[in-house]
Amino acid sequence: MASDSRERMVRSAAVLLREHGYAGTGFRDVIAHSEAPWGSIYHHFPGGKAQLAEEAVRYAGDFVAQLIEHSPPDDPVATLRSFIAVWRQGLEASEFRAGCPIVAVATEAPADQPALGDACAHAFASWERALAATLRRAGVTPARSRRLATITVAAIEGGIVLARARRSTQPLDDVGRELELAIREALPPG
Amino acid sequence: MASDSRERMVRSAAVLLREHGYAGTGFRDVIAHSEAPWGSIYHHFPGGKAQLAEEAVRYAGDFVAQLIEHSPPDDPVATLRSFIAVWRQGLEASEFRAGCPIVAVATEAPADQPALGDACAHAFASWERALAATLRRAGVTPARSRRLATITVAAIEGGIVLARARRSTQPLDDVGRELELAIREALPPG
DNA sequence: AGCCTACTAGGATGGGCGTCTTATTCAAAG
DNA sequence: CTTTGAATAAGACGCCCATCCTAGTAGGCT
Repeated sequence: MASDSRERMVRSAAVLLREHGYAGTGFRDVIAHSEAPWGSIYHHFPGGKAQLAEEAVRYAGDFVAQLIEHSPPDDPVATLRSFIAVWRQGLEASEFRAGCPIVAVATEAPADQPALGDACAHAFASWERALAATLRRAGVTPARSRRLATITVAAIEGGIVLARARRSTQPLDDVGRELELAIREALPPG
Repeated sequence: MASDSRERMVRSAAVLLREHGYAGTGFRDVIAHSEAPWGSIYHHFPGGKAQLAEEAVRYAGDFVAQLIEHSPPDDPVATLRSFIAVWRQGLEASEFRAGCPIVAVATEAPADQPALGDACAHAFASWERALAATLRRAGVTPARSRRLATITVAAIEGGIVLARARRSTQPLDDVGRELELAIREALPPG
């Protein structure tokens, strides 16, 4: 039977990446936070730190993708709101120290670790696909749905960065309001 | 007379922050890139690495703010386009390795260096102010101008992150297209 | 000329990091 | 009971980093 220490390490890595970034998250921190054993690091993650980060990115990416997919399937505005809400809660709960782990890895990933960047691209793409599907189901054309999904992800991720710097949710709230407007404009009348 | 090595260090730091982030940019890299003398580091920057990064953030922030302010004063769409163009050029010239130095610092800044976060917040705010002023001059209400300026900065910064991960300018292009639509919608008729 | 401040030199230092190694536990399969 | 291999233990190793240090140089001011 597989022990759960491996999964705890991945989860802890995701949590710590949010606050301290890729370079700022050491194995020692992950071990301390997950209460996992030192000796198992290279047993579970022979690829070292990059592999752990890659799995943390996948873990966080899937978590948010499922959040989007489990929203009301035909209400893009409600989906947007729950998408934003999860980030705002994370910001407030951490006093604006926790951002998005995927952004952290995407901006810090060493050039000699292309798999890390690919994992980030995949996570972002899965969110965009899920958001675009909701928009299409609500009657928005496919091309427009894709673009609206992209700006939604981009603006929210950027809004999180702004919110952390300003120590306020206002940028994220403003982003949400404008995104809502744009989505409503794109929906078919009625 | 002040040597120019100090300014070269700041400029090099800004360049290197774009590619390697805060933790990934060491003094050795800055010295090598700027061809500045080792011995002057703590003469010019007694606050150490954090001070150098802070000044690099200010330098980059002012650079972009002036770019915005020197755009056609009454054409928000043209301003948006030149704002995006500068980032897209940086992405393509670096083969998608260079992002925004301020985002790098904002996401990686250690919690015990609040001045770093403040410098980032100030830079973002200066861009938002300049963008909002252009929108107001074009007839958009003040409140809406402020929100549009915020989502513009947020979506472009997020679009840069997405573009780096995907190694394509498409996310940034899509963001620009949707922002342009939103701005046109907000402009008074005529 | 003499001085004084700004600047440069370049290595020492101490700490933190990712990584690797060897030895040990322990539960199940043969 | 024996064997096997996954999981854990604990630390050593070498690297790179920011920081600091004592000297030394250069150039404008009086």
